[in-house]
Amino acid sequence: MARSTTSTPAARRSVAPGAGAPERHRPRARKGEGDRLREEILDAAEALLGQKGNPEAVSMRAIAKKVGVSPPAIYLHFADKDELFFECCHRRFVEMAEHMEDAARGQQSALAALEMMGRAYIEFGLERAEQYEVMFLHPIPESLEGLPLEELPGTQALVMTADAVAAGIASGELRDDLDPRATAVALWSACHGVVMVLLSKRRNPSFPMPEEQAVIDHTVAMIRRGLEA
Amino acid sequence: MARSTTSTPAARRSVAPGAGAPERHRPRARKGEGDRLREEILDAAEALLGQKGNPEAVSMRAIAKKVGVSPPAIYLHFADKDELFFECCHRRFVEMAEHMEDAARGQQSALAALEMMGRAYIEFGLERAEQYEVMFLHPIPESLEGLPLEELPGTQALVMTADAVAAGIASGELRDDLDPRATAVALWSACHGVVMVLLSKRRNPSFPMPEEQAVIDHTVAMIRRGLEA
DNA sequence: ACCATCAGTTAACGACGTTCAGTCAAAAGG
DNA sequence: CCTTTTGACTGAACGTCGTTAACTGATGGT
Repeated sequence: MARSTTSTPAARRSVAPGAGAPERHRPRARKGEGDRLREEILDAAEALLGQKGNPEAVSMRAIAKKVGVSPPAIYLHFADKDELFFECCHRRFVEMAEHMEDAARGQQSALAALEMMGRAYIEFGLERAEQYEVMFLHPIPESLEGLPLEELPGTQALVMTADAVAAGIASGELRDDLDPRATAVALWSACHGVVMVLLSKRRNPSFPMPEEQAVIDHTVAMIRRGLEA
Repeated sequence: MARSTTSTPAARRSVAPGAGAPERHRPRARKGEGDRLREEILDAAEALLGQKGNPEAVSMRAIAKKVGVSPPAIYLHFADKDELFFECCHRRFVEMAEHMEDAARGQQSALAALEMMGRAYIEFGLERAEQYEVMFLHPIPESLEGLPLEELPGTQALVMTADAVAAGIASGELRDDLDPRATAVALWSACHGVVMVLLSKRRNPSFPMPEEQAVIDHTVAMIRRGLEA
């Protein structure tokens, strides 16, 4: 019983719970421009993720409704929900590596550069909390198994850190008994821990904890002293 | 979302429909012993969580089937799924604080005690990975809002750490410009980061990374040097 | 023998991710 | 201009999920 064939005016559905801005009757894309919908889906997913906080609270149906399209249309552009949200978050997350590079640029010592990189990492993670959690808490989706790992911002950050550590060791600024790769992972995990702990405090405000900035500063200072020669 | 939360084909392939060991005809409990089912539900949830890896992949129906009871029976003992899994994980997790205390006991220096506590924390988190993630990655369920935070193992570990730091400062073993509370959170978040990073490596094995033990050792050594006077 | 209560059950609701078989207009071919 | 192809999308449905409402039948006190 297709309601579209009837002459009744488009049924104005009251905004159901969950999704906002129905954006009814999106004009169908021209023949070559199928990829326009893809971007619109990513935008809608991002907006809803920002509202709800985590992907499990955002349904494919809500995304479809926000775009003004039927749910199956999404599957013309993404293999499944995991892939959609991975791509959605990856898109905003690629800036992280360059954000770190910007922070490190112009520092005259390797230690200072590492500190700025760490601070930039933490700042970015807290700012893009939803994307951060999708990128680091979920396994990378099976449908993207062939994807090149070295393009992921996480890998880039790790490589940048390892390089900076190696440079610091070479210049005598850092202790020479450090293994650059293991040290880079140790530094990364310390920053990751700060981001996660502060996010969990935000999620769970009754947990008693010092100010965010105090935690960050203490971590940075502690690590700095732990590295220098 | 995370692993096999949805009804994707591969997830259900293993056993016929649902979970294993239907446990046919569970005898109905006598009049006073209603709480026996409660324990059986927790046991079943724990076992299935161990198999599947995360709560979203374990359905209430599967738990009920494993116990040999109908799904709604669970709601006579738990408000909802979140509460069930929180309690399920909390049950195994309360040992953490005493595990840390055991590790610290007998150490003659505050620094050594802190190191052993950190190592014990990381070891415990890696061993009880599923419980760890439920305790620290999910908000505490609304139905348990009145619960005393100071009984949570996370809080206990934090307090223990802060005490050890304060003791170390008092004895002159640690730098005296440290704030015990902020330092304790910094230490906690460093350990948390190591656990999370290593777990994410397990979940995503293609990510290139040094040996687990090397990461742990580098982190511990770095922090140790960062703290001492 | 009665009957309240405990310890469950059956059936159903609405939402979810996803699939399959169409539909319908724009482009290509004649 | 008319047909055919095809790319972009829709409608209906499947099976699963967490959860609720309404009911049932054994247990134990009186």
